[in-house]
Amino acid sequence: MVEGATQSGMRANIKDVSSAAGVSIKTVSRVINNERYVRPATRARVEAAMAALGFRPSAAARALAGGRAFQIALMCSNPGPYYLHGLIAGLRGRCATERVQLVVHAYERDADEPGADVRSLLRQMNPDGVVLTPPIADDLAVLDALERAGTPHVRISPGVAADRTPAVAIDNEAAARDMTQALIELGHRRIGFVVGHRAYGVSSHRLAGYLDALRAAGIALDLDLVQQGAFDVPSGRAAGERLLALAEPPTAIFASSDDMAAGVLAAANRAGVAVPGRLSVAGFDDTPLAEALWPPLSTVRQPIPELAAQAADLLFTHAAPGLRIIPHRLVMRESSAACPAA
Amino acid sequence: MVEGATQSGMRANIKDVSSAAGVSIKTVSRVINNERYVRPATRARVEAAMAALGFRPSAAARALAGGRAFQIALMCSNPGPYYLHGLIAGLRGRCATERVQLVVHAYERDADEPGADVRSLLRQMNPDGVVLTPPIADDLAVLDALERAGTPHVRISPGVAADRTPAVAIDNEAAARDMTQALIELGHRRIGFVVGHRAYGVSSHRLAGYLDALRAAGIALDLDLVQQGAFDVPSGRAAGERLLALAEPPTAIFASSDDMAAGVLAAANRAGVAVPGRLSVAGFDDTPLAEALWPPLSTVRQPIPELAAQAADLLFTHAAPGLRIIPHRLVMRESSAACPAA
DNA sequence: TTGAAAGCGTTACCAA
DNA sequence: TTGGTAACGCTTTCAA
Repeated sequence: MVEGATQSGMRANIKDVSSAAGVSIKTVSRVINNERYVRPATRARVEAAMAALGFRPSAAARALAGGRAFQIALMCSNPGPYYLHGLIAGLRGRCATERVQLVVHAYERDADEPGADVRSLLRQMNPDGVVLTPPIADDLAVLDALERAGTPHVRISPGVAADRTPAVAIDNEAAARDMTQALIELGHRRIGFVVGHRAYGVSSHRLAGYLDALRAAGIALDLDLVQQGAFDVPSGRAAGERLLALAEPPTAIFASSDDMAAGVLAAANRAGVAVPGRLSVAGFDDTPLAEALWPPLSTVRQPIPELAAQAADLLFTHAAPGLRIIPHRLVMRESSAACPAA
Repeated sequence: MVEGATQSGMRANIKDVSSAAGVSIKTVSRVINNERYVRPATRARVEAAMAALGFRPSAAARALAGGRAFQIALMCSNPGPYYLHGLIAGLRGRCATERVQLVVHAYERDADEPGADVRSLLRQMNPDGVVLTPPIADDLAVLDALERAGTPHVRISPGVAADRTPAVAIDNEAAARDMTQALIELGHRRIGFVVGHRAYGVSSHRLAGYLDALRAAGIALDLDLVQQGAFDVPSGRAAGERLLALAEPPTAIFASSDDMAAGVLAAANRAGVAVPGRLSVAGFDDTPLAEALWPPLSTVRQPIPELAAQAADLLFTHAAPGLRIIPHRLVMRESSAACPAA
């Protein structure tokens, strides 16, 4: 029994299958990869042998020989729960049909040079595709490396050079403008704004939309009403506390992410400010939070799973560069409908 | 220039490095793997060559030759946002220090045989370790396969055979008992319970804790108060609606996950039932929801990131089988403190 | 439609 | 402390 390892313990390999089926290993390979030019009868015989031996081709060997990793990488940094979940949910369907695994690489956003870490990973694993989220989506060195390596890549919510690669996003500026305008139409004049993390392009896009809507409505800008956040609950809470402590506090606060909006609600709760009643709160993102919260939160709905699914599609179809805009929509709720200032 | 590919485009390989450094490839391999028996001077020379060439060892080749994949797999099914996020957050630190990537495999819980999918993946990628979450954590066929392959694996919240592998969990039964008892001490007598997804062992553990506390308090069991859920918001909402529609509705509802609790809140909101006031709501899990929700939700705090971090530790230290209990704690809030029935 | 043999880029065994 | 050289399990090129 020098032959293969048809016995119990060891994994069967392609050679075991080939001898069991009485064909060459190349033919087995053809069956594995669903190539043409295999007689149905031969194919059936090979498949039977594979099943009998419980054979699964080694991903490592295929990767080495074939140059395909059978994996794509999702690069993200400190993602919030709903964001991360939405991304993975949006990607997994396509990954399954393409028979590719998903490697989630959470790089350290505040590292010296986050791009270096990501580039290093890319050279080692040489993935079949990469999905980039902010802020690494805007790292030119990473994009260069990907291009040189010929690795397909897609960016979600790019902040710069949107035409350089395939990309998907909502129109963040328009979305923030819409929400701000909706709050204004409800009668609000003093609207606080919580800015997202500095490293993200979308943060300034959203701020721009807010400023734009104020300007259009002829409302003078009060910079005290604009507070820095970092896309997470604690920073939103801190920003909310600063806003509520103002001599003339806002009647509405628009936090440019739902996590920050949740923080604002917590701050209001803590300060004994009634929501709704004395304060309206609006957020930004696609989370069940808005659904679950009571009082409800108005929110800009950004369908992350759809963005991710579209990104997967662009990746596997080797789509042309260019930004695809996914529609957003406003979800206005009672908290804003009952304007404290009105 | 037959030699290697020191030129621009192509990736440098171990051979390029060895000739650049004037050593054998085996020595380069030693440096890569941080083995002993390399003179510091030699090591330095090799490292310089690697840096100059921008060399990164191919993960595929290392995997094939070395039998290590440099990846671990996280197996989970339809995880909620906070759960998924907590798992990944808890695992990533250790993955980074161990220089291992994380493959997230979301299998289909309701597939014909979810275990088959998972087993197939395992044979193909042959990971260095596997973290299993319910319900696949209780799939004996998967555990057998893992054992045969000699792949280290850790289970989170196992439902059966807890001593068979290294595992981590909170004491779900005790936790549910504690929460139920706390509600009883607040004066509640009619306490609704929303059961988790059927396929999860923890669902029955939590139900057992609830029943236990009722029995200890001498409260007769009313099965109308026990409603099936599925660990998500919609099912919680539906269960909440059924409970609130009872002729004699409960004064408190303990949903055995926070997502379901959020659904209960939504149901109460919809039905015009004041929380707190006419209803207290308690949940189960570690989410900022409890923090953000207003009215606040009492909750059993299950620190998922800590469970995951502990799991990673067990994985990489090849720990002995056995269940490690992580302490839970109750977070009681106003909604329960103000007992409607009192 | 099938097969033989040459890689792919490492690690591992055994010598030196 | 170092270096040959055979695996590792597959894909691919070229013949047949």
